[in-house]
Amino acid sequence: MLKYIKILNNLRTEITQGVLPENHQLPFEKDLCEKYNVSKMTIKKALDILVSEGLIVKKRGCGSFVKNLSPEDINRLIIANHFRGVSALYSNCKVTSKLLYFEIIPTDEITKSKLNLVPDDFVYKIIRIRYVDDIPMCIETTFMPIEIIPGLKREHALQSIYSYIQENLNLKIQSAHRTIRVRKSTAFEQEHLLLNKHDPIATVEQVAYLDNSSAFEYSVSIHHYDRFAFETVIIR
Amino acid sequence: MLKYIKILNNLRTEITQGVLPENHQLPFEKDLCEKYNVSKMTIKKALDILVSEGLIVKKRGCGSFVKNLSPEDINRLIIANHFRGVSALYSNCKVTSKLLYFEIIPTDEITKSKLNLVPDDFVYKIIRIRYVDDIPMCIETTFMPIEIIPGLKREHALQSIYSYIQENLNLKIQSAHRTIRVRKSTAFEQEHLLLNKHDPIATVEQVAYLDNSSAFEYSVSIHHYDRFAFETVIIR
DNA sequence: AAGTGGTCTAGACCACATT
DNA sequence: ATGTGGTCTAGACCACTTC
Repeated sequence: MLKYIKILNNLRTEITQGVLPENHQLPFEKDLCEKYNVSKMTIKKALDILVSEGLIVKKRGCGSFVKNLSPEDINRLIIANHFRGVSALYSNCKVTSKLLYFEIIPTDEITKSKLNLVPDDFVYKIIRIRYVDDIPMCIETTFMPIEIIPGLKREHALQSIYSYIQENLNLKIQSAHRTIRVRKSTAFEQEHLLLNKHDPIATVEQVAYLDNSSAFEYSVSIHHYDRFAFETVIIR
Repeated sequence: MLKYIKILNNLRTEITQGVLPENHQLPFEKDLCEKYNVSKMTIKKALDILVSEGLIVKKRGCGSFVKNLSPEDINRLIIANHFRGVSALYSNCKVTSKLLYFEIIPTDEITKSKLNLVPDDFVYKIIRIRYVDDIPMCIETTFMPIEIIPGLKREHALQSIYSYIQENLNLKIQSAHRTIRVRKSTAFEQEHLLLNKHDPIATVEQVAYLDNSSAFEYSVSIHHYDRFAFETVIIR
């Protein structure tokens, strides 16, 4: 276990469990160095991650302080700071999928540009409705190049595609770019997400990357408006 | 100018201007150390920021690579990586405001908990419609504690409150927590944002912090659905 | 085996805030 | 004047990838 990860986890636990209460000043970096018997840069790295997670603020000349946040705020922040598929995100709940479509097709213009493909490249096109505890959460349309993700079958789409990528193919997911938008629902969406006519939806367009910089997924998720909230922390 | 900022800006310019084209491998950190005559940690800091901005990927044992992104993608990422008020975000456009409400009121329950106030604390309540090039973009309802932001006047609300905070009060804005949601529009919102009946809206709830860890702003923005998109990069 | 980026150190010096 | 966190260094050692 890396030192800065261990220190980070320790401090995060102290914050979430209230050992370091709201507005409480953290020990000075110098003192944390002594406590953990590490150098200043290692402490700084751990604290900087807590800053990026939105849990603390640092102020030169004064010290570091825990932000005033409710337990719910803290919980939402910790979820927001992790990139996971639906299955992992709701790991405490029953996640199921209805597979509406699973085909291998030639890439179209949009997918080609999002995934940096050439004409005649083939992609999986998968449409799934994702349920959490039997409640429909979203309709996911996913495109993946068959060259990067070989051997994908219907059974994986019914479970977790991300598990297949990470555990069977042993690939590493690095990052994702997301764009969130809003619009009116279509009749198709109303039917599958149990929406009323005129209800709105949120769309999340995502391009996800492996650690070798190749884009392996372009997806669009249509979310039920009442079951969607997106959290983020922005640092200046 | 800090060394890592200078190197960061240099490399970002090379990426956006295509000097380092798509899929191109960046020089090795060792070589960048020589080129800029700095130590390894300084180069690493600059590159790590580019990773967090979503522009490059690093792979141990191989090197660092520019992501395959269109110029539009890159532009959106750079905007997404900055926290700014509406005025600064659309600095190339004409930003105006219609002031619907400007009062000092006792804090209510929600505002009190978001801003960590005590009962009987007073806050500004400001409701504005923000126009970009005369098109209504959003309705902003803003609460700020009078103790932290003294002397705010109607004239500031008609211009940029963030400018007043930074330039007149000389306070430093550190971060913001945002929650994005979706719902149907109300008659009030339809009127002011030029929406049709049944049109949806996006809400952005924000708590913003100064660098001394105090929450100075709680705001809710109601965005026209067609003129709203939110970009983000998520790193594993 | 060689080379990459990742972690960690011990210490110098700086910018900022409080006293 | 003192003490905080921020930057930067030169170098050691490690984990991973490629050859």
